Amino acid sequence: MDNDNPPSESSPCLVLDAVSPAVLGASVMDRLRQLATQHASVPAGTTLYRQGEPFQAIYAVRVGAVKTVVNDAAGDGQVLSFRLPGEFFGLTAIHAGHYVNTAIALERTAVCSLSFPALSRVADEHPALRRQLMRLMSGVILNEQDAHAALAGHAAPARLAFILLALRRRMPEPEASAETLRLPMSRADLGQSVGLTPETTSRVFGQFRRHGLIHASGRRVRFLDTVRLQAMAASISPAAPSRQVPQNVAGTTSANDGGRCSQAADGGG
Amino acid sequence: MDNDNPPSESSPCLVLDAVSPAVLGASVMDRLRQLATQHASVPAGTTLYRQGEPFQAIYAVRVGAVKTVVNDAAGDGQVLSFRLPGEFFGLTAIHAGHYVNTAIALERTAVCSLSFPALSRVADEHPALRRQLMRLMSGVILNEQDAHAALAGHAAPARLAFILLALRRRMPEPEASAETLRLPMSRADLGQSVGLTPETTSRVFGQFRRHGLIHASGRRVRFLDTVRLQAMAASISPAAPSRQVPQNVAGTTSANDGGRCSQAADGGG
DNA sequence: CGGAGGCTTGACATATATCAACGGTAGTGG
DNA sequence: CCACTACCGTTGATATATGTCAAGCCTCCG
Repeated sequence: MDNDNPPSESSPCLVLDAVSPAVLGASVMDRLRQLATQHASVPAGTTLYRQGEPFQAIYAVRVGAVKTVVNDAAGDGQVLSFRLPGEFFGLTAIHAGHYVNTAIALERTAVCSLSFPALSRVADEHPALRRQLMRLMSGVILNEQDAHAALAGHAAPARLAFILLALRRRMPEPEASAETLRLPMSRADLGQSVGLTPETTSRVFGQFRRHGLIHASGRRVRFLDTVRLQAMAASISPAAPSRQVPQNVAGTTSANDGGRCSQAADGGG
Repeated sequence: MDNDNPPSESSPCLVLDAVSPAVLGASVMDRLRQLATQHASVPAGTTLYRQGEPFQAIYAVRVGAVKTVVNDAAGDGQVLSFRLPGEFFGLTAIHAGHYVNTAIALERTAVCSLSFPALSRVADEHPALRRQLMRLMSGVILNEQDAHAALAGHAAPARLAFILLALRRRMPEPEASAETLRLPMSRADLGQSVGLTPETTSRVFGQFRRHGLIHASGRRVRFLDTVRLQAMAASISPAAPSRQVPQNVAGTTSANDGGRCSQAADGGG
């Protein structure tokens, strides 16, 4: 593993700092550093692991972004999720014993891997690390659950609002702030992750623009009216309590241009 | 109240047997039995825990069935997932510290609860239990991922086929067999879990009937052409070693790798 | 026997996918 | 540095699937 250009790596695996600031002791951190393998940064499109390969390590994003996809029966890939700096992926392989999806870098990306057997041994000795791992996995389930709710219960605008807000929340600075977000993925990938075609995705972007919710040019997004966006995405229980914003459904949208902009049809019945 | 006929409760918490047949030693099993609280069976509609309540225990279904729902901003509930006998729920609360969805019994149901602090203590002493728990959680993520793929990438018939096959696979006998399945939930709930209205759900059922895929009367389903159903649901790609998975759409994935067996799952806790 | 809710079906509205074309942008190579 | 080429994003016209509204029947339960 050659070293390309370490951005700001105080720790061997930036991720570990995020996961366990002071929760884990110094000794645990040392052990983790030892078993963490830093991989050289790879260009966009690189496959990190492939569906079906034997499981041996879990991964974390250091810089860049990764998408996980499953190979549809047809051969098309269905985008499942995105992993941003500080987030783990490959966890589903724990159960299956092999990777059940394929991880692909969306841009120039550096990841680190943690040998799972080795990690388990360290965890055997450190209760705090165990707890951390369980919390981690629980959090992944939580995210998936939110996505499920967004997908199952809502129309295109709500879905897009959801994924945009989720990405902004999860993306670290400086790629994201309260007002802006730089998307690491194409419109096609973004939309497909929430079950939309590229065309629909683009059209909804246009809607958002016209309604003054965002200003988007290319992969640069500026949030102009977060409150209304959140109202559209509503239903999603944010994993972050601090982020929780009252359901102030400012939904008094101008019901005009064929647009149902505020709360869309709820699957309801 | 507890006049429920014990199906085969050799263990206080049937679930534990399923989770850990021989993997865990007898001593661990004893510890688990001690900390498991068996709850009396409750009628349909009973709320097991509510979104927002403080987290203290994870649950498992002994008999009956449970749905997890999130309260939409509007107040409507969005059905997230179903829990069948032997499956756990409430796991998402580990991360959040409080329950992030509400669990409701779909029919007369008996559950048991495991105090999470107590469980953690036992796990601290038994590596095998720890592994089992991680596998469990990984399996939950896996199930959610499958659901995500089904929801995001496919039309109504595929979604319904997916959920029907998933339920048949996960439902223990005698409620399910290779050919039959007794659904514990209404059409409305079934459909909503995969983002469909009751009307659409009903129509697709009709389609399936007309095409000779199933015979459904009320909540009783008989599978007449599992192969074609699997073909429709395809999206759930069984992990194949090579990337060239796509066989034919006829779902000849057959018995071996056709489905992921994740034993106990929770999507939403 | 009566009422309530669940299921089904029909007619209609509309959101979204599909097909198609075009313009912009960025990366590539001259 | 410029031109070229892909790809990405956008937009339009059209088809289709699914949600919505509405009504009726059946089943289960009281």
